Amino acid sequence: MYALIDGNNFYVSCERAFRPSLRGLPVVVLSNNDGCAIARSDEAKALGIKMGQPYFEFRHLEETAGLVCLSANFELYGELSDRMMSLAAGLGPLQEIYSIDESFIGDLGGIRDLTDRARAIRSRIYRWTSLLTCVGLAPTKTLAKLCNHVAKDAERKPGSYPAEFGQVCNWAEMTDATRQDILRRTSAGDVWGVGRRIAKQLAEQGIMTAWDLTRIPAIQARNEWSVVLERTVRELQGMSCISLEQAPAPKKQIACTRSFGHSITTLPPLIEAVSEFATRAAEKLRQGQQRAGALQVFAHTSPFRPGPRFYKSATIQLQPPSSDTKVLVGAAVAGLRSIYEPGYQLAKVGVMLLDLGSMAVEQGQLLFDAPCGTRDQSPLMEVLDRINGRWGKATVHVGSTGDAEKVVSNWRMKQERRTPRYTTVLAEVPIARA
DNA sequence: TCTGGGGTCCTAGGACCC
DNA sequence: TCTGGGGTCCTAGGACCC
Repeated sequence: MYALIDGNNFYVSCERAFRPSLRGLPVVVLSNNDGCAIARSDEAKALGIKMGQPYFEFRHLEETAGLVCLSANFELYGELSDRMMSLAAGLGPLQEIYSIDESFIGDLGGIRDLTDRARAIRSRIYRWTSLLTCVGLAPTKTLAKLCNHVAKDAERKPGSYPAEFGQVCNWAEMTDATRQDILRRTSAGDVWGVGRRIAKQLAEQGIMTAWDLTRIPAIQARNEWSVVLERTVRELQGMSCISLEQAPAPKKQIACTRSFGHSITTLPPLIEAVSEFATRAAEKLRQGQQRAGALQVFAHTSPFRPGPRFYKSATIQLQPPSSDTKVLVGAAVAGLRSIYEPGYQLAKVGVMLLDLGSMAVEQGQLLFDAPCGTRDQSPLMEVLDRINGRWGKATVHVGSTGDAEKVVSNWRMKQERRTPRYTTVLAEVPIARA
């Protein structure tokens, strides 16, 4: 048996935990640059605001409907998530943290009064964090997700599902007739693993509900769609195909990307952005004790606006693999210079680290294989991580251009935006090396 | 005027090899 | 000029998730 414990309208709930006056009001949390909605309270959903909808399309509701729009505060959400996860872990022996607001609990087979326990955990989470959650219990992860969906809708959309399944929904306690009823009430597109495209293709063949989906032979699901859909079908039929992942798998890639508030046409601000992203990606890399074998940098124009399109990327091999901020920033800037062309209204740039390998293995190899002088300067990076961990992001950072004047002007631009306690240029990056 | 960010997995097709 | 079959590896793109 699996449980899926999931926070309701998570980011909004986090904001409300610290500002109880927001309860009962329509609230939306906005993405970076206040671009679009990434979380909505039930009241905001009732106003018709869609997930991912651009802010400018519903901003008028602030005046006409008392809508409250907040800029995202991911640090706050991360901390509340940690607390919620450690409380959720009390439900059973194994936990997989699936996303910032969801965790699967596994190996629940031997636990008596599971539904009652789930209710108790729910109320404990609420008492200690002010976060509302719903729990789905079932023999497969896909069914646990489905039961979680039922638990949410039964409560907030009266009539959608039987009210008894509100908040906590346990598949094991249902009769076959009830299970069939639940599956028939659930549209195929609401099943975990079925997105918009596949849902449309299924509908063209008359497969509209989760129940219809369970009726497809698994082989047909594989032949006409993919092994992914086959797995989903089997899981809906009660056969567990997706196992619990307790230890997070080592990352395969790390990305840092951002849209600009206003489009950019010149090189210097792009260099600054890309340097910042490479720096942050490098920090994530070192946190996971990894090195990157390649770095990709991209820049593109907005897909929503007319005008000439630009969508280019460059991949730079890192030989030897590295987790050194100076090396990664150098590679990112060199890559950016190689693709940059003036005359485009660029909306977004990003840095991705690829071919990640574990530090331990790499170091083992390096000890024997690497010529002298090719090892990371990890002591320097360690100091940098510690200082920034203690005093805040980018207290000390790497200068990103070879031109000292530009370093100074970048520094001045930063000064205007915020006041760092110390800013130290650790090194100028020799671009040629990257 | 204004449209998120960060991931994973699968598949098809091309290049290359024997 | 004509011409096989099978395998691997890599990459780009599509689809999905939150």
